[in-house]
Amino acid sequence: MTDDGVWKALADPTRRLILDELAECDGQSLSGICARLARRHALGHSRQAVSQHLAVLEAAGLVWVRREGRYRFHDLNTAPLEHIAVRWLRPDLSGDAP
Amino acid sequence: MTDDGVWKALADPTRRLILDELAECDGQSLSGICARLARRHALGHSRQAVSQHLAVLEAAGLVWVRREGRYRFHDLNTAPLEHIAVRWLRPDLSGDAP
DNA sequence: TTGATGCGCAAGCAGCGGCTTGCCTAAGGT
DNA sequence: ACCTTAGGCAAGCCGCTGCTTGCGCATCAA
Repeated sequence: MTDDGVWKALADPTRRLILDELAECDGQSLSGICARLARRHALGHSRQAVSQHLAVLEAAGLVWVRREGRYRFHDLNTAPLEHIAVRWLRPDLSGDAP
Repeated sequence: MTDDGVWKALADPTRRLILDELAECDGQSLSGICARLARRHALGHSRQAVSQHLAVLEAAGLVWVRREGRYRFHDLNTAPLEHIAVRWLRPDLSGDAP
């Protein structure tokens, strides 16, 4: 929604790693992401930590969630990423100034 | 030089506002930025707060500093912004393919 | 010189953010 | 029925961070 949530979500390196994993293999479950982070990045975070990270990413609109049975699959949404960095790349952009 | 500093610098809304001001009017001094933030965005931050924000932006490579006399002019550098968000925009061709 | 301006340094405080722990429910397999 | 797996909720701890305050130094004008 607002850019603030996107920037905050991207501020954490663990969340950026989660986006990396989803970019490489989309539609993973929570425990699947936990396993990948532990195996490929030596991340000793608990399941709750990853779940909270995913909640932040979801609130920012960077991750979409769909439930199937007892699973919770996460899909990457790169739409918010395409307009946030362009904010300063142009000379003058609409935003706050009337 | 690592992306981590750039993401951390961009996580704060005040620092993003500073980048906005520099994008609109480059090469401002510290007190000039303070005045603009106070007048245009109703930011009651002290000079030290803005100075520390500028230090973070400088450490991230987003702002270049040049001293002239007792002034300290700040120039925006958008180079780090052009490659950080593209990290997840490419579907699959990242990897190690030559 | 004196005074004012522009800025740096360092300690200190309050709030937030990331992570854990513990207990809980739901779904699926045997 | 039982047990395991997948995930949710809430409280709590601790480190980081943003901001302030106070003092000190350098530069420019009178």
